[in-house]
Amino acid sequence: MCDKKGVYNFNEIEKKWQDFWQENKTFKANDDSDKPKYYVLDMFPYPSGQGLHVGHPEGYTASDIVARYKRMKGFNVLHPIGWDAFGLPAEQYAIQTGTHPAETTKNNIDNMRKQIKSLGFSYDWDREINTTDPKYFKWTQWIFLKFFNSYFDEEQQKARPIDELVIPKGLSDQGKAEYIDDNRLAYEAEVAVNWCPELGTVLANEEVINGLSERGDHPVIRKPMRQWMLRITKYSERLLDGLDEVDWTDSIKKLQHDWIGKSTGAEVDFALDGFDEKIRVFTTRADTLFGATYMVMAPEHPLVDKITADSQKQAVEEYRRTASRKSDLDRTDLAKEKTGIATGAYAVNPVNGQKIPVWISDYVLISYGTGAIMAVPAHDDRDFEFANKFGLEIIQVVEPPSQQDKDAVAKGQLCFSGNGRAINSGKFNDLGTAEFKEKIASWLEENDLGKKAVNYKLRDWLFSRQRYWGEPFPLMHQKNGSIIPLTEDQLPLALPLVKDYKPAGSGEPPLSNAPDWVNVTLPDGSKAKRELNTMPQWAGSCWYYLRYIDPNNAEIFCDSEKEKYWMNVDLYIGGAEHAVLHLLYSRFWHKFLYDYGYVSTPEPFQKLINQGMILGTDGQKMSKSRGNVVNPDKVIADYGADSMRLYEMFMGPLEASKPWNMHGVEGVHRFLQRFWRVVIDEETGALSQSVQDVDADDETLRLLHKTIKKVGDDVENFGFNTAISAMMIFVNHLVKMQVKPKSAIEKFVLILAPFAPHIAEDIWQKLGCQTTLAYEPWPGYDPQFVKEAQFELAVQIKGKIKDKIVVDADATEEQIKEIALSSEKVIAAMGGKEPKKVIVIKSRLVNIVV
RNA sequence: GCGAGCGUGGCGGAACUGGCAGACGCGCUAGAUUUAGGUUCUAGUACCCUUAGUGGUGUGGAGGUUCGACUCCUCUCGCUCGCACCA
Repeated sequence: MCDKKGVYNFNEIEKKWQDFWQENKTFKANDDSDKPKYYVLDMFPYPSGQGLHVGHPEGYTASDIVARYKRMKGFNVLHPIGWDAFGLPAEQYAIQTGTHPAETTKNNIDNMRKQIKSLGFSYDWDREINTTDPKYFKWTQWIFLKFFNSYFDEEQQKARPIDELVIPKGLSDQGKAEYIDDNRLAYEAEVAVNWCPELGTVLANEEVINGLSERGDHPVIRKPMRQWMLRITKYSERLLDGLDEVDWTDSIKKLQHDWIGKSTGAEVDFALDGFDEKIRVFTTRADTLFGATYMVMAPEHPLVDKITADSQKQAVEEYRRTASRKSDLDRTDLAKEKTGIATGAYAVNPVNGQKIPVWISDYVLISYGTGAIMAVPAHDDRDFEFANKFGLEIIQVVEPPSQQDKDAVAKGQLCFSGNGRAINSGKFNDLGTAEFKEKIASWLEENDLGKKAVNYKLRDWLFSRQRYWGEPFPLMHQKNGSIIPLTEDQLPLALPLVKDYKPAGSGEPPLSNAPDWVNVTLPDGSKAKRELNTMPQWAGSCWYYLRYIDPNNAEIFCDSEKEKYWMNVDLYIGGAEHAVLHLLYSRFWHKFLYDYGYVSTPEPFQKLINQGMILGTDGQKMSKSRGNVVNPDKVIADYGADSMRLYEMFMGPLEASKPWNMHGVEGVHRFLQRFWRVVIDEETGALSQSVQDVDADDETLRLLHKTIKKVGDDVENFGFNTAISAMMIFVNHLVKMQVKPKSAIEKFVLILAPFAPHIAEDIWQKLGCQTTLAYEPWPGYDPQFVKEAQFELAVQIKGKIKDKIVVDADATEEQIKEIALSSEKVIAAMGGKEPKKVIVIKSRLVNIVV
C-alpha cells in the first residue's frame, strides 16, 4: 500500500488544501458586493484547556456545509468564528498556579484554533474576535455605559438618553439624583446573592446545587450585597412579541415565552385592621375574592415589622431569620412542607368586609408581584395545602362543571383551580370565571380598590460578578456615593495586574488586590475608587455577532452601513443549553441598540437551529469520569477531517442526541475511499483510465440528477444525513460501471464539496480544473431526468401486496388499472370475485377491494 | 407536579401531504482475493414457521377512523429534556 503513489492520503490532501485556503484567503467575506448576502453564525466557543470535543464540530460542520453551499449558490457569505474567552476556569487556574488568565486563555485559543483549522471550516479568519481583547471589550464597556446613561420611556416603549428623563418638580438635588439613578437601565441594587463563606465568593445560581457549592460541596447562604443590575424587565413585552418574528422551533420559543412568564390579572388593595397602610396583592383570579380567607406576605415584606402583634414578634422574627438563611433552592423545594406563622394582624376583604388573618410564609416570594397574596384555599393548590396544615377556613366560591368534583369541593376535600360558575359571591353569583374577572376588575377600579395589572416572571439581570477575569465596569465611585462613568475616550478600561486572584475574605472582589488601579485621583483633585466587580461571561457574547461585521473598527463597535448590509443573522447554529439565557440576553441588548438606531433589525437571529448532543459509545453523556470521551484529534489523525465531518453529519438528524460509534466513522471513510478509487488510479495518482469523456447513459443521468436534487433540497432543510446517504447510492452506482462518464463525476464532486471539501478540491484538480471549486456554481438538475422512466407498480388486494409490475411512468390511471386487473397473480388471488372498488395511486400502487 | 419531545431490525437511522416499512451505514453470515490477519470484492441479513411459500407476524402496548396507518384520533406504558410554590 505504501509504495503506491495514488492512494487516498487524507493527511497530505487536507494539509495541502487548508494551506491553500489560508494563503489565498479563499473564504474572505466581501463587505462590498452585488451578491445577495448570507450570514451563517456559530455559537463561538469558550477556549477551554480540554480543547475541542466531538460536540463542537457537529454544529460547526453543519454551518460550514450551509456556508459552502450558499457560496456555490451565488451568495456573499459571512461565516466567522471567535472566542468567548472570559470565564471561570482560567481564573481558577490562575488561583492555583499564579499564571495570568490572559496567558492561559491565549494558549487555549492557539490550541483550539489549530484544532478548528484542522477540520477545514470555511471561516473568514480575518474576522476572528476575542472577547478578552481590550479592543473588543472596549465596546462591551461602551454598550454598558449606554445602558447606564439611558432610561426606559414607558410610553414609547423604548430606551432614551437619561438626559431626556423628565424629573418630577419639587425634588431636592439629592432627590433628583436618586430619581435619575432609579431610572437608569443599568443600576445598583442591594440584592440577595449566593454567598459561599468557605470559598469566600459569590456563586451564580447554576453553581449552587442543593444549597451546596458545585465545587467542593460547601454550604451556600443568601446574603444581600450591592450588585449591578440591567433592567431587562422593561423589555419583557418586546422580547415576547419579537418571538413571533423569528424562525425558531416552537419549543425554544415556548421556553423563552415561559421564562418571561407574562400573566394578566389584577392588583387589589386590602385594608389593614387598625393601620393606615394597605396590603396590595396581585392575583390572576380576582373572581375568587369572596373566597379569600387569609393573606400571606413574603417574610421580607416591608410591612411585616409594622403590623406584627407584640405577642407574635419573637416568633415572627425567628421565622424571618430562618427564611433568610435558606437558599432559593431550599425555599422552592416542593418536597418540603409549607411553613409559616401568623403575624397577629388582620386585613379586611374589600368585597365583603370580612376580617381575615395575615400570615407570613416563604412560599410567597418577595420578588414576584407585590410580595403578598390573598389566599383562596378552595381554589388554589398551594393555599389549600397551607390552610389544611394550619386549620384555616376554606370557602368555596367556584362550582366546577363536573358533578364528581362539585361534591368533593363543596365538602372541602378537593381544591379546584379551574374555571366554573361563581357561588357565594354576592351579586356576582352565577357568572362564569372569565366574565367575573372582567366585572370585578371594573368594580374594583370604580371603587378605587384595585386595577388590572400584568406581571412577569422575568427578573432584572444580575450583571456583576466578584471575579477577576471579566470586563471591568467603566465606573468610579466618589466618597459621597455618587458614580462617575468613564467617558468614551477613556475606554477601554483594562484589567490591572494583580498578585492574588482570590477574592479578599470580606467578599471584596479580587480587583481590590490592585490598589494602584482601584484608587483614582479625579481632575479636580478629589479621590474616587473604581468599581471592583466585573461583568458576567454573558456580556461579551451579547453582541459578538455584530463585531464580526466590522471587527477592526476603532471608531464604533460596528459601522452602520455594513450592519445594514449583513444583518440579520440568517442562520444561527448552537447548543440548546443556551435556549434561554444567552439568546434572551443578546436579544435584549439588540433591542436596546435598536432603540438608538445602532442596529437596523428588531431581532438579531432569524433562523435558529440547536444541534443535539453527541453521546459516548455507551449512549451516556460524554464525561471524563465515565471515560467515554472521544478525542476529535485522534479521529482526524486516523481517518481525516473529511471523514470526521461526514460522520458527524451522517450519524442522524442534526437536532437529535445520538451516540458515537467508531465503526460508523470507518463506514463513511470507506465511502470516501471508494469514491477516490473510482476516479483516481492508485498506482499513479493520475485520473483513472475508466473515467472517460463519454455521454452518461440514461440510468446514470437520472440517478445523477436525482442525487443533485436530493442533496440540494436536503441541505436547504438541514437533512444532512439523508443527503450523504443519497451520495453513497450514487457512488455505489459509479463503482459498478466499467466506463465512468467524466461529466457526471465533475458534477458529483461539486455536490460532495460542502460535506468533504478537501477530497473534493483534490479530485476537482485532478479532473483538470485549475482553481478552487469553492465558488463554482452549484450544479442544476433537469426535472425531466429526476422522474423515473418506469416504476414498479405494487398491486394490493385488501391492502396486501399480491404482485409487482413494471409500468411506464406516463401511463394513465385507466391504463394502470387495466394492467393491474389483468395480472395473472391478481386474478388468481381474487379467486373469481368481482372488484368492488379499485383505488389507483399514480406512480405508486393499486389497491383492489373485493 | 406541570410542559415539550421521542419510542421503527443486533446498532445509528430512512420512509414525500395517509399509499410497497426497514433506504444508507454499522454489525453479522457465507464465499472470492491474500502465507495469515486486515484491506478489497461478491452474495445474504426484520422476526416466525414450513416441505422456503402465491405463508404468517411486525414500527412500545390497547382500541378507533380509513380501501389502506410508522404517519391521524383516544387511552396507556416507557425514556429524554426543560420548568419547578411566579399567586
